[in-house]
Amino acid sequence: MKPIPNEGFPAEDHDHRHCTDRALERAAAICKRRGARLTDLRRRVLELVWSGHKPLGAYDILDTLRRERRGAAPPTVYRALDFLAAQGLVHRIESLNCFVGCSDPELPHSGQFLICTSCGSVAELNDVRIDDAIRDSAAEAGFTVGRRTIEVDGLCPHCQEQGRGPRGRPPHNIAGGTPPLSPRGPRGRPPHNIAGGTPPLSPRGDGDG
Amino acid sequence: MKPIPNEGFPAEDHDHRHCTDRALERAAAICKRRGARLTDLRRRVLELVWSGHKPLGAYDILDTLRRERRGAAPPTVYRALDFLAAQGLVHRIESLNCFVGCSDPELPHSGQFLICTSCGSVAELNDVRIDDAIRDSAAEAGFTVGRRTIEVDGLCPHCQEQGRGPRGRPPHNIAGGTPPLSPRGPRGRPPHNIAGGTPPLSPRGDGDG
DNA sequence: CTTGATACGATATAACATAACATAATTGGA
DNA sequence: TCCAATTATGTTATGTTATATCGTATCAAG
Ligand SMILES: [Zn+2]
Ligand SMILES: [Zn+2]
Ligand SMILES: [Zn+2]
Ligand SMILES: [Zn+2]
Repeated sequence: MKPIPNEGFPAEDHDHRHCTDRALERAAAICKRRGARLTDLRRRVLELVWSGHKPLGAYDILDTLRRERRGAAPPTVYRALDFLAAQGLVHRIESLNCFVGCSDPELPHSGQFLICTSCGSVAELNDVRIDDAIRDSAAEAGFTVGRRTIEVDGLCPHCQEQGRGPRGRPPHNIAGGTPPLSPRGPRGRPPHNIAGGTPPLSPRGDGDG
Repeated sequence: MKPIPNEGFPAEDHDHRHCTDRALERAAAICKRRGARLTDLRRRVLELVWSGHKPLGAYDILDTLRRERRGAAPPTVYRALDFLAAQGLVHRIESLNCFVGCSDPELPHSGQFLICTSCGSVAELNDVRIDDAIRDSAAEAGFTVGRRTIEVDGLCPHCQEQGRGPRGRPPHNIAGGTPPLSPRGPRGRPPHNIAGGTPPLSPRGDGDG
């Protein structure tokens, strides 16, 4: 029972109140230190974002908020999320149009996310090796790197154990053509080539799906 | 004057008709080989997506299409884009809600994109080192990788030369807190730590902004 | 020419996000 | 304490992106 899943997926039976409580405490400390105003509304929105490890849409938050405050409207939520994101307390998941709590808000960073397509839970990585690979590759194209959007779909450990497959499509599932990454291919393949020449809808990589 | 910018940003004065022509030829060949029907509509949408190296929104495409066909409507465009993406001929850029032509449609792959925040142009990387880093990092969390969304904001070589800064915000620019990647930090930093403890809105990395 | 499958037309609505301006709460100083 | 500036929130309206549904047309095969 890991209380604070800073990296990786939390155990299914973990005590999630610890996650929420700690997130709120850290947020309060961070805002106080910076002179930023963590108002009741913003605090409540952060708490809702932290109601699980699955990302929440702005309108999901709004639905709850409407039951608690008269006059809650889309700007209410978006402004709060704006503040929280500016403080590094939440991240937006672009591929889902959703928001998750940041697992390490003390450090400024773009997020790197693992998104389980079976249970919907999300883990944050922030692995410097990924940033390094991106920076190096971008540098070869003469590109100076700013914000990174790194969102990886797949299966979390729990869902793999239970042999669960993907449940429901991601939004705007325009695109069938992406093969999964194989566990480890032989080094020295030509750059750019990821898998064989199989047609897009086949789930086959070069050894594992 | 590189005719086919398979990787990196094309020269500003390149003959873009070559890009478009080649994309359409390859698309025709691919679809023919697969028995997929590249209809006039789909071909035209692909051509519009390839009207530049900047991503195009579905409703941008629709605007043009409406002038050419009676009865064009959102589903017209989305269905065509759906088909093109399933065939690997276009990619969706999640962080922009836009679409770009794929620079290498013969190979199934998730895209990796460099997005210039100054001129708006996009280059596709597909660097196996990035996929490797992601797979390795994900494996440590017990995660099996499927589709990757890799979108990197920054400045392309042309805009760096001209000292242009970012022009306009990306959509839903919720988030101020992402520091740029420095050109190369010392190896051996603790995992997860990307930059110092500076507050989110500061543009400072550890050596370069 | 029929049949089954695929593609497209047409209408409606869902889902996500922001603009603009009014009012309220907070803060810091007179 | 009171005022003025600033920041936060309320309120209404609208913009933008994406999908559902159902009918019609086109196509390929037998
Ligand atoms: Zn938890
Ligand atoms: Zn984070
Ligand atoms: Zn071109
Ligand atoms: Zn591509």
